[in-house]
Formats: sequence, structure tokens, C-alpha cells
Amino acid sequence: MSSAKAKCLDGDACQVRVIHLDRVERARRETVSEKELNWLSSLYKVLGDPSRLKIVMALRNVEMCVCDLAAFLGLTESAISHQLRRFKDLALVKSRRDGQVIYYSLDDEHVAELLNIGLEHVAE
Amino acid sequence: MSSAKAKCLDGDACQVRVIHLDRVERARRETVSEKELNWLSSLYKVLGDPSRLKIVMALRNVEMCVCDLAAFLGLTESAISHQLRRFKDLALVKSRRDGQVIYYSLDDEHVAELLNIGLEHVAE
DNA sequence: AGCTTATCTGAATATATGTTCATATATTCA
DNA sequence: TGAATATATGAACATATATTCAGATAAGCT
Repeated sequence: MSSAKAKCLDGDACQVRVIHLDRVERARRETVSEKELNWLSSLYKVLGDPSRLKIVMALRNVEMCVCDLAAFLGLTESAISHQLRRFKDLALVKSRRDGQVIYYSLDDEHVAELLNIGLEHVAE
Repeated sequence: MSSAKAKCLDGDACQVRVIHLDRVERARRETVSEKELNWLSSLYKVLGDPSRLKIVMALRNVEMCVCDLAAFLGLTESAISHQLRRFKDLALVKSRRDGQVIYYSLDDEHVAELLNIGLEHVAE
């Protein structure tokens, strides 16, 4: 049932080979904006590193400070601080100062959901 | 209420500073295995790239071949093939051959869930 | 004010990664 | 068989990234 006849896509300069023009156009219609896609991929990317994943996993249950996390992960406090900044830039983690100590915790319900689904997946 | 007194963690060679030993130990108890954590982070990581995210977004709705995806993304067919291999290595995408054409589609319900949560997040 | 502690920042580096190019494999059709 | 098409593979390169080190900032304590 497959009429595999290569066609050419809209008048763009680059001649791109396409077999199922309808599917490509459907995908074009249904895709999210480039901006949203970039944002979304950086959401997944920030979880896609063992150290960072361990950090959010810990913060899921308890509020923690930098040196706690450093001890938990076995990394430099500087390394933890760098990574926490990435989370804060994406507004996934929030901080609370108490004297010299700054406590970090999750600030996004969706992240917890993403983690739960991942854990389900691992649990089979 | 915080008794911020730096303590030292178990007799390991490296002297690690810890403020809340109880929290660190709790996190130790509640964390998943190193192996599961690595697997999990590679699951998120594979979604953490705009091109790959666009690929799975498309495959969520329609079966597609390499050159369709190449046209959709505006990338080389080789680039698509490389990325698809990563998905297959993680068993997130399956393929079906029909003559010369190989059709790719999602092979993991959890991935679809992860994408849905991400999309909810984007939709605010 | 100084001293200590907790965290942050920027530069540097080693490693990982995405894409392209050239080439190889596999399937169909003449 | 040989030509054409669809996909896969490996090397190469340019870019991104995670961590460390050294030094800066900020808050509490004496």
C-alpha cells in the first residue's frame, strides 16, 4: 500500500526528498512552536544528567543546602552550586535563605510528575 | 531552628562537610540505585535535544520514514538515522520494514506520557 | 572592625555530543 | 545481473557541557 515515490518539498532552495508528503505536512501542522520546543527540550535536558537527576530526586523529599547535596553526591560544593543555578534559571528549584544557609527545594509540580513517570518506567 | 554545625561524613578518606547529616542519610536511603539512575538520566537526556524532541513529537502521531523526518526537521537523512539509533538503543522507538522503506514509530508508553506532561507544562 | 562559614562566580580543561561527509549495506525493479 | 533507492555506519569536526580550581560575595559571630 505504499506508493514510495520521492517528491520535492515546497519551493525552498534546498531540494529535500520526501516520500510521504501528507505525513510531513501533518507533522508540520501538529508540531509546537520552535520556541516551545526549545524550552521543552531544555526541561528534559536538565534532567538528563546523572548528577542533576540525583539532585532533584533528593530535593523531591527534603529541603537541602549546597553542602548537604555535595556530600550526598560526592561532588564539590562549587559543582553543586553551578548545577543548582541551571535549575533556578528554569524555575524548577527555589531557594530560601536562613542565615548563612540557603535551602533548596523543588518549585515545579511538573518536574515531580516527570520524575514519577521515570521511576515507574524503571520499576517496570 | 537550624543547628548549622558542620559535621563529617562516614569514615571515608575524603572529609566531606555536612550540615544536615540526617537529611543526607535519608536521601541515601531513598535514592534509586546508581544503575537505575543512569538509565533514567539517559531516558531524559534523549528527549533533551530539540532535534530528537521534534522527532518523537512527530512519531507520536504518525509512522514516519527517515527521509520524511529529514524533510520535516530540515536535516540530513544521515543525522536522522543517527538519532533514531539512539532511540532504538533505548527501546523507545520501533521500526517496521516495508520494502526499501523503514517506518519508525514510538514503542514506549512512558515516553508519550513524558511528552504529554511536558506539553502541559508549556501550555501553562 | 576582623574571622569564619556558606554560597557564588569565572576561567580553564577534559570530555561528550550533534551534524556532516563519504562510504557501506540492503532491497526493489529492470 | 546491474542500476536505483532507502537506510546505516564510521571518521572528523566544531560546539556544548560538567567539573575543578581559585577567588569573590554575603551573612553570622566575637
